[in-house]
Amino acid sequence: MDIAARLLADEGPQALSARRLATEAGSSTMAVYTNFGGMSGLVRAMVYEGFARLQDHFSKVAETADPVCDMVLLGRAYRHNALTNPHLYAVMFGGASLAGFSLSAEDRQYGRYTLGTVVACATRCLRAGRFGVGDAELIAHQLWTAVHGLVTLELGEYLIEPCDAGRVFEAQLVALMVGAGDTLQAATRSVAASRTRLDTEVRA
Amino acid sequence: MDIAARLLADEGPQALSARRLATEAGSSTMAVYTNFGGMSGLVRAMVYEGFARLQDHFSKVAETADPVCDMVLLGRAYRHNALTNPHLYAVMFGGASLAGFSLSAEDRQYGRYTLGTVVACATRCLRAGRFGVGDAELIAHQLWTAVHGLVTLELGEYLIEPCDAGRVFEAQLVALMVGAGDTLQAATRSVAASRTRLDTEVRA
DNA sequence: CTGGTTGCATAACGCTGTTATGTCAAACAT
DNA sequence: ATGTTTGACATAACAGCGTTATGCAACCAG
Repeated sequence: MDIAARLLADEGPQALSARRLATEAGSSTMAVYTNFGGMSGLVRAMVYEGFARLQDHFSKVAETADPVCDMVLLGRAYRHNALTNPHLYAVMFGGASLAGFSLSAEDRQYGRYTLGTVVACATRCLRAGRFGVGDAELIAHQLWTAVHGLVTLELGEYLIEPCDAGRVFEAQLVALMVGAGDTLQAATRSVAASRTRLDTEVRA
Repeated sequence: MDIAARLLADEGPQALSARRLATEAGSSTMAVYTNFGGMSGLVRAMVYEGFARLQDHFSKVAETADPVCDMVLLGRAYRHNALTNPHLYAVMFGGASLAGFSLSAEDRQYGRYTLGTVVACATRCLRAGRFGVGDAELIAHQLWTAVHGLVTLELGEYLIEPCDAGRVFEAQLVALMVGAGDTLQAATRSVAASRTRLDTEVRA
């Protein structure tokens, strides 16, 4: 698993082959089959590892008196996790289809479990009156899809000057909070406040 | 090209192999190299075809007196195009990495060219006073990344009940317009009005 | 000590993209 | 009209991929 993670992180998805893994581990390709039941099983294990790392990032975000600031920080943590493990993120969401392998329905369900943190935060935003009336789970999905899209295009190097990923991301954070019901002033303040928290809380 | 497009659409990315293509075309694999310089060239040609189809969808959206309604319709057209050509869309944005092939920087630039339609519409929304002060190109990028993320997760079957893709999409359209500066009432009206236009203008 | 089970090395099969070689036909020049 | 040259394509091979059948060797139970 460690070797597979290192190969994926250092050299990308195409380096994650049974033969390469066997050579690197000093064994034969059969080890992959006895331990993971094939490459699909190994990739599945990697994906689970990826969601665990995402959950780790989320768990670093504290609950403060400003739930919108917390929510924005969750978004920043999401992007930070993706940029820290770009190849792993690509595998998690099909950005790299390794040998036609695709996740099962329950694997996808497992991934969506990490959304629970976002749903909880959305609930707090609603209760604080910062978001307009709405479904916390629906709002969480809207934020997720939006940030996921930005991160995906950023990793694919589609976002370049003058609309680089960082600029679009900052503007999007404000727009998403306003779209959820917050005022422009309050959202701008919370987004700004979350900027420093990324270093102190998440990156720490 | 026609055979490649049909193979990709009917059987997905893994069916798009040089040998399969040669068998289907009644020739040898060398034809791929003389005509496209390899599989990379063929995939590149497919991607260009994909962006052309996206542009076709965009061109069907008329400019009306309600620019926000037009903008929402562009979003619907974008999603409609992706759902009509799911495998092609996956290849366009790296959702299916065929043999480690990746687009060049200028290929990505070509893809971004289709954003011009969205930028123009954003400019009209700004001039009409429906969007708050802002950069039309930046707004276009925000809308693009958001809709792209939703479509990507929808094609990956990550969006299931009760937050299915359709429901998240409708809510997101309103939120994005509000996030860009429109009022909730006006945005809701324009989103509702665009719903019927999808059938009459885009699907036609 | 013996019998069974488990883990992995070896080798092979079918698949992939790619390429060197050869052949043949079309196009061009004289 | 004829000789030449260029180009496209078929054939076959190479390296790599995931996967699997076979066999050996180590461990564990009785």
